[in-house]
Amino acid sequence: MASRSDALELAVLGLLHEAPMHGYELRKRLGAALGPFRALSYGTLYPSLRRLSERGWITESEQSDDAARAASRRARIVYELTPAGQERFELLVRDAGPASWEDDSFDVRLAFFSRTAAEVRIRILEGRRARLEERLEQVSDVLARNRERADRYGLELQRHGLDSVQREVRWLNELISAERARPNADPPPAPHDSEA
Amino acid sequence: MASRSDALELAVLGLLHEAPMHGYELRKRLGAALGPFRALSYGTLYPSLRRLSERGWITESEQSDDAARAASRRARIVYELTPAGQERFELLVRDAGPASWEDDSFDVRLAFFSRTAAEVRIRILEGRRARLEERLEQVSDVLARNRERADRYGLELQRHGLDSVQREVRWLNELISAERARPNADPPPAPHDSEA
DNA sequence: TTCGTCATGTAATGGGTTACATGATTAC
DNA sequence: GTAATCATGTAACCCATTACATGACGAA
Repeated sequence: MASRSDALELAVLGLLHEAPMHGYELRKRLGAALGPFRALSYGTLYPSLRRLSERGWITESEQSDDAARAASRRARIVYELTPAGQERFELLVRDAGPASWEDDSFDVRLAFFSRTAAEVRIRILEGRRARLEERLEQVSDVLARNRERADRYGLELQRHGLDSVQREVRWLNELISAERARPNADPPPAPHDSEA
Repeated sequence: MASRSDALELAVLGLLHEAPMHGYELRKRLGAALGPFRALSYGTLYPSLRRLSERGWITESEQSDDAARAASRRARIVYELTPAGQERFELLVRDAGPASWEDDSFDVRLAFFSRTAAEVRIRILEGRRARLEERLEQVSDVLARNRERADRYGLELQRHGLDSVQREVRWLNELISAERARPNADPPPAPHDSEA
């Protein structure tokens, strides 16, 4: 349903799947992965972490043992994936439903493609491509109907929009070809050090 | 502040500046101008029209006179710009503040460039370009720092993002050159038929 | 007669942004 | 000493999406 918050959930779970982390760093990594613009605020991140914790997918533990404290600046809250959280992540990453190729989630899904099964990768890429081609069709319809009405700037705007979508389609084609070229490359879950 | 709703306000005022309209058509025109995807819902549009009406910028009048009713399907509510609303639109369209070149508003501003003064047009285009160049810098920073960590898909994602931004910068360069080439072309307000 | 489009709304829900509040540590 | 960065949160406000509710008209 709420695909924007689903995407955030996946992103957080995915990053914690690599290593335990505290909130501040989580936010930086999120920014680095999805583009530094579109940074989410703490007002979004912390409540979201709280929710994940309530559902039992992550644990919050105050980093207070000596070794850590010696090197650290301040008591930080380290979030760690629980086994249930790992399962949840693997469930999310296995899904290739329509939501996965919408604007809100596609980037995040791609960012975790290394942890995604090969067939799922292809289905998502193809779903995304189909979605964009649908868009292309709609835009040309509108363009055809508005030919007289539109002014110079409106046309320019739509031309550029069309162009961007076409380029994304071509980019997807390349990614899909690359996937097909090596249908193997289905890496193991790569669990982090502390098992259990 | 709320740049997304500011953009909606400008768009509605701008369309009504061309001709009085009812809600349903307003929505279609909005979709046609800004891309058929990103259509806004009635749950957004109607409350927004209500707000504009409360502030005295538009009037709602039930289309119920005979001539209209004969041709029409059902009593529709036609929204019309008030003189205060015209002033408001002209005020908004004169503004070239930082908000005008953010993602949320830039498209809408461009869509009404025909009603925008030539200097304002150039300032907005240049502001937008500067904004994107800032982005470019941030992305390359991140890219430089993540060179080892990133996997194939993350890199691909960022490459494509970078590429899109660079293309938009080039597109803006063309628009700016075109503006400079004919610094005249500052059309009159073009008021609609009924001169209140 | 049934489906698609025209047409107008309301209510609930969710959640994102912004501003606020606090304070430690590091680099200049 | 002071500015920037590290670090964690809360509260209020706004508003967008979604689902719901209703109904007329035109075409197949």
